[in-house]
Amino acid sequence: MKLNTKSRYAVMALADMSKFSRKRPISLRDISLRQNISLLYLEQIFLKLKKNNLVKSTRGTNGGYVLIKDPNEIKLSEIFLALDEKVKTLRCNKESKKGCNGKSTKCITHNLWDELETHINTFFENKKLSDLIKINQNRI
Amino acid sequence: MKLNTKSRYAVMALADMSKFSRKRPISLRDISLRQNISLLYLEQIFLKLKKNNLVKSTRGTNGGYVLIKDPNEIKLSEIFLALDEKVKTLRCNKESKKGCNGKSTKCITHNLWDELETHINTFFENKKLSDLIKINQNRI
DNA sequence: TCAATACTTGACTATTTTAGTCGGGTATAT
DNA sequence: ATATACCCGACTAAAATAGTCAAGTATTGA
Repeated sequence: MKLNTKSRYAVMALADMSKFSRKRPISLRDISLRQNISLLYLEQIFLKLKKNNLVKSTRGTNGGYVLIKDPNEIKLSEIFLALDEKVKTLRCNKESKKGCNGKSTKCITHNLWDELETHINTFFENKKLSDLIKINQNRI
Repeated sequence: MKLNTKSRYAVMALADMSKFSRKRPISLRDISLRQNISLLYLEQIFLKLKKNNLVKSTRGTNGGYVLIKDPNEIKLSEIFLALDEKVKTLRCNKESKKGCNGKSTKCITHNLWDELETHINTFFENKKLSDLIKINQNRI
């Protein structure tokens, strides 16, 4: 199981914004330099964050992005949702009536993987952006 | 985050063995048919399970595999370990002295991902093969 | 006004990972 | 003998990942 870079960077970038926010917009260039993430890649990520109302943008000189909500209002699950990052442990389609093994009944491991999915999603539900600033005052 | 099929099938196959064990070896062919998993793929998986002392084999007619330990002694974490399936949430090498962002300090999200890794691994540590048989008496 | 800054968008691509298959074994029971 | 079933390394098509590239548009400040 691996976390993809897109969601990892998204959280990183938003954490950076929480930490360095001084009311005015933060440019992706600054985040890129501080967090060592490709600027072009950040652009792609922020378009999604914008579409999902996590940030808003201003163009032009001194432009950039600002968080729409307070860091203690932003759950990690929201960020992951914005990037289409889903926890997938089941072979079958969760919604589907058919079983994971193509049979009519659900497979022997179905409940287990379902439980694992919930376990992980609960973690993301309970973590807020503000949580990782508090314990990281000394980090960039 | 996605669970790969190899580990998913491994757990499925071992659960199948737990359920259908009647003292004598179980052939991969039977597991393949019951669980709807490619036989050739199962062979690959069982080589690893064997190397890691989770199962032992007997060749020839009426041959197959048997579990070495009792299902309530087998943790999911052992199965995953056998297949080299690791939970990877960090960008950086966990062992490395260097930070995730190439800098000397650890990145702002380091603790978070580390915590997530632990969270998931704890799940695998606490689940045993026997756990998924109990709740699935009615499933194949 | 005009150049520089910074966001916007879709398309493209190299690399890696995944999810297997294939071919040719060896050991054992009947 | 022969069929069964494990053994093992090499191979591969397809998908996912981790980005880059090109060509914009909007805004500000000199």
